Amino acid sequence: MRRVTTARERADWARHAEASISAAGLRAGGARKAVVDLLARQECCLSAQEIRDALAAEPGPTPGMASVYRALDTLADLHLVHRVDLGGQVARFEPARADGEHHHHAVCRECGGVTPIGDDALEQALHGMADRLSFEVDAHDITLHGRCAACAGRGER
Amino acid sequence: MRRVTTARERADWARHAEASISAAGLRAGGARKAVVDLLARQECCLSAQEIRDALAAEPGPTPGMASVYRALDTLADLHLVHRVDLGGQVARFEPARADGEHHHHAVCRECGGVTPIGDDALEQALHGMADRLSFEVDAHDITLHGRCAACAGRGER
DNA sequence: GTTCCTGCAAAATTTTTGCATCAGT
DNA sequence: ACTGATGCAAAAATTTTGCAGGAAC
Repeated sequence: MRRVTTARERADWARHAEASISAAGLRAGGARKAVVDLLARQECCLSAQEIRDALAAEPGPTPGMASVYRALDTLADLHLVHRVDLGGQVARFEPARADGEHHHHAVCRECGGVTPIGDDALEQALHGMADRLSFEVDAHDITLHGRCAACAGRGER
Repeated sequence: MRRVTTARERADWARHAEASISAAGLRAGGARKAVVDLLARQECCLSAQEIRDALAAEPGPTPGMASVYRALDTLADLHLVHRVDLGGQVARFEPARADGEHHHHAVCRECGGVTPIGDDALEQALHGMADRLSFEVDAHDITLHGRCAACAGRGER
């Protein structure tokens, strides 16, 4: 499958995020910076808890959950992160690229793993549909549910 | 736009649901029956709270939230209802047609309203993509975010 | 020196579970 | 009667908010 994000693009996002935060007149505190840094290294989405846990595993002070949520909230307001609801009761967050390039998600019903999915034909069909609606579309999310290749391989059926 | 569900199809679903429940060796209690009856009358998805409120407004005893959740859980296990996460922190539920015919959702960022969306070209693109993946897809969800016609009309920009 | 950011704790929300009781088959 | 269904209350899990202290500009 097409590669969804390159290391270069992730580094660009981190710079863009810091610049946007600063341009919005916001300051560079430790917790929010840690969240931006961590997200910049991700290939796909993380839950607030996963973010907090990952930061706890790193050297340096561990931010509180509230700060993680506040950072994500600020970033979402600036359209720097995209909130993704994959079912279940945890929200997940991932970097939103400035050029609008994005991917969608496939969730395994057995292992719960999330695989990023990108497909141009699908995006085209989606835009075609958006044009035919009286609804003004700013964003869309697609979630696939099923079994990932690893789980399907582990057991027939 | 294409009509998403007819009255006839909803009545069929109610009958199918009762039959499936019975076939699974489950009994016909009042709370679950009330939930099935209510869902059968819906054009689109409802949250657990909305279901409970709607049942409270009807004559007869009002089931507890726990029973509503348990009913929805059972119905989801039997693939009679589909759980839909539209963002925010409430899950929504809607009848799942036996023939797999389904629709998706557009959520207005201003009024929070949900509009059902159906599009055959999109479904085809989705199936085409599913065939190209190593992921075994059983179901998919698509959510559009933006402004509904009513909110777009109320204020320019 | 402001004003924003952070952390902790408390609150609010949504969903799940335990348990005694009631009801369907 | 047996076993599942229900209701209430308590528990869990996730996210939000209040407030005091600390940090960035």
